[in-house]
Amino acid sequence: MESNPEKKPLSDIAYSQIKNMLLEFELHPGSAVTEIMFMQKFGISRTPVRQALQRLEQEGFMRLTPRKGWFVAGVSLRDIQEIFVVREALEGIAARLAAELLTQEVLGELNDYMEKISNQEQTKDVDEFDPGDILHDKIFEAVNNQQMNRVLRLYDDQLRRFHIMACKLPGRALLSYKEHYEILRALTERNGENAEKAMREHIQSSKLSILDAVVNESYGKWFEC
Amino acid sequence: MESNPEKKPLSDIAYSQIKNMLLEFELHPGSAVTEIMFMQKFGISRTPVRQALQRLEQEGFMRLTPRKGWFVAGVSLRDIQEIFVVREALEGIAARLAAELLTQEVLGELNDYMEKISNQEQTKDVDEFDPGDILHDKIFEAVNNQQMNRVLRLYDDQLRRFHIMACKLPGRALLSYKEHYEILRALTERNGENAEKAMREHIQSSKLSILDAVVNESYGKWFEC
DNA sequence: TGCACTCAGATTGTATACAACAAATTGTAC
DNA sequence: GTACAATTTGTTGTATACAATCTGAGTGCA
Repeated sequence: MESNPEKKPLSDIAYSQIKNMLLEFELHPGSAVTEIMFMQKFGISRTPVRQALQRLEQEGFMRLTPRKGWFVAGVSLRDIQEIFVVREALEGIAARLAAELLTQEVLGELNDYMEKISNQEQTKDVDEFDPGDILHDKIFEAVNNQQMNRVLRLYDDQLRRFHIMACKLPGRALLSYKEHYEILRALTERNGENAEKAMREHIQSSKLSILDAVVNESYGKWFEC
Repeated sequence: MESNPEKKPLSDIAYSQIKNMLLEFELHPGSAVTEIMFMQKFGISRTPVRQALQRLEQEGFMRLTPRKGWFVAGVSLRDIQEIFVVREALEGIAARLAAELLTQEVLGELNDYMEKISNQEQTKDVDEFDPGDILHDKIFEAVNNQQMNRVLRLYDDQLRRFHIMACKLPGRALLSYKEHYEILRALTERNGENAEKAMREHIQSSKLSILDAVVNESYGKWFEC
């Protein structure tokens, strides 16, 4: 375990490290791990390791079967479907609210950004992040709802474990662009109803892409059930 | 600590007990507690007590300031507002989905139940639970989304800590009945759009009641900020 | 061979001792 | 009396020892 100048609790460090390992595919869903393993790897005792694992268990990343052991949790297709229902609901209402809350200035920025992306369309490579990320970010920033953000953040991490790259399917980038364009247009018109509708369609569309990726692109091996 | 025939982990028992104390107002928001206190009260060691408290901390019921101590978390007005935005989104979409998923049989039951309530209207006392609870339950049962239920369950517990009785404000019972009637009508007509709309209005209405109760009925003392 | 049983190893569950730190208290000088 | 430093007390943070339980291999017996 590297330096610890700010005296953060060891359990927090262990938590971050293990979560990183999860997000980086260093720990594969379904595989078994032991507390002793992390204890030795990090050079700390079992107590903070256990704390970290228990926290991750509550967040759905690990599973513990009593007196047997720890396992890296997978995500079932059902989980994905359920998560996307929640995302659709929350991001939809966020868009509706943002239509009233976004400042004219930010809307300007977003439109400029969108236009710039549009011009690059032909030449740009698709390896960058989904250009719509910034739109989502600005929406959540405007809505400023911590409870909502907490839920969505968790799901983002869960999904990121499996397919950051779902947006890289053929044709997905362009489609995604169009969807974001629709959202931004509704926002610019301050039309909350349409913003919510467009956002929901966008979420549903990305759900389809991800499910596609899951079943076709052999991500299947990481999934439960 | 009473009997433990099923060998449930002590930490689980501690968790349930402490959470009960929270929901029963035995532990007041803002007050300080110590691990030793629960350790002695339950006759167990610090380890499972700590686990329980850490779990409750993650769920937002307790707060820990490092090297200082544990405090019972309050809920700020902002928290309530935020929670209700999430509830509105989730329960709304649940209603929309339920319009397709509810069986004709359950819809029949609900309509019968609603009618029965309606006839009792004059004589019944309002001390029972919100009659709409069963409607919500049936909706969630039909939607059958564990992720969604997890989030809503948590918020229910959080809010229950403060005002089970918010629905008992003058006039609230009748209003609530009418709102539920609208929801059920839309569901019966299999009109998801209207069901979502009616549910949202219902949630907003109950939010207002609760905020009213909070600021007027001297619940204020338990709130932060 | 097949089956039940025992026992050793591994892993989590719990208890407890000690370390690190914060706050309160006390003692002292002025 | 007040200000300030030293000490004492109380609390959480971490380490570690032991208990409880599960797993699986090996053994004995039919």
